[in-house]
Amino acid sequence: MREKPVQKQVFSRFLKERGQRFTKERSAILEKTMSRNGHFDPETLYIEIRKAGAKASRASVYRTISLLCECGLIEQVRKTEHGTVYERSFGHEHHDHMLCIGCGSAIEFYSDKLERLQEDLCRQQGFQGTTHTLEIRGYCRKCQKKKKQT
Amino acid sequence: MREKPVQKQVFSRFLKERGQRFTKERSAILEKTMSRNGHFDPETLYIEIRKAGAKASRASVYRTISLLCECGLIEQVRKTEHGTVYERSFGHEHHDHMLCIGCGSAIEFYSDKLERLQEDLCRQQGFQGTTHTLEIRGYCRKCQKKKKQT
DNA sequence: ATAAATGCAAATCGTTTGCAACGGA
DNA sequence: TCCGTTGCAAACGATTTGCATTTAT
Repeated sequence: MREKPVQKQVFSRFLKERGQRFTKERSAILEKTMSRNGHFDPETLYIEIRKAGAKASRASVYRTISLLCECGLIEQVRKTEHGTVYERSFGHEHHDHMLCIGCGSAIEFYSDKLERLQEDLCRQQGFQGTTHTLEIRGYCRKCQKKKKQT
Repeated sequence: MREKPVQKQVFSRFLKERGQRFTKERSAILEKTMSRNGHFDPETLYIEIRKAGAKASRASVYRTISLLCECGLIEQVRKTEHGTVYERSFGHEHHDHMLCIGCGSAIEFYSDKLERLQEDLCRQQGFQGTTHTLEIRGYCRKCQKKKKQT
């Protein structure tokens, strides 16, 4: 089963349109970015790229992340004390997060009810909502068990 | 109508318990913090304090903000590219935010329906939620009008 | 008197940028 | 060849910290 180079096409097309180049560094960064399913931050990505033997400087990682955001392949999730967290964007599906305080893992979820409720709330306040972020913090199943054992 | 020194009592009691001191710098910072109704960041607070003629260094502002968070008088709202945003905490009332992209103003709101829906969603995922943050971005009434005029 | 708090300036940390060398088109 | 891109190191902005001095208790 060969890897699908959809994102590569998207990215290189995006670059070409702006008269920019699809270099091997950008390719390597894109690849690592897309191979991750969860969330990531620039530093971690950089380290993984180095481990994988590819060459790309921190500067290029940061610069490429900006580009990937602009072309919509990844999105900024939030800023933490350790840096900015990004995630691969899956089409146009919006989703929210449950974030485990214990192990840092993230559960993605989507609720139509939630979306509609928010529209109602905006209407009530005369606010024209365009996007939102909901983050629920707490304990995932695993970490709940760990707590009980203690 | 005299100012109510409730927070001063809370803070000085908190400090005393930990063998720490209620200095004039801390008092000045607390006061400015509590006089603000909306959101604020350390730098803005620092500048306002200086304007008001009180003396307190940036370092003290940061150190005091930490203390105020620990004792629960203020809370961290979010991190932005320009710094961390805090807000005075009003008792234990939880609320969420609508944030205007146009003018930066924030609307606070609370919805019981929303709280209950989140509990449901957590239950569905086997997640034990403890806190959450919901931020809806868009345009406030004023900025909607401005957009139309253009 | 004593230990804690202050202000300053230097240090950190994540991120950005200027610039000379490099490399796709 | 002609620009865009790279890596490096220096520059940045927000926040923290070491230290000598000041101050609350």
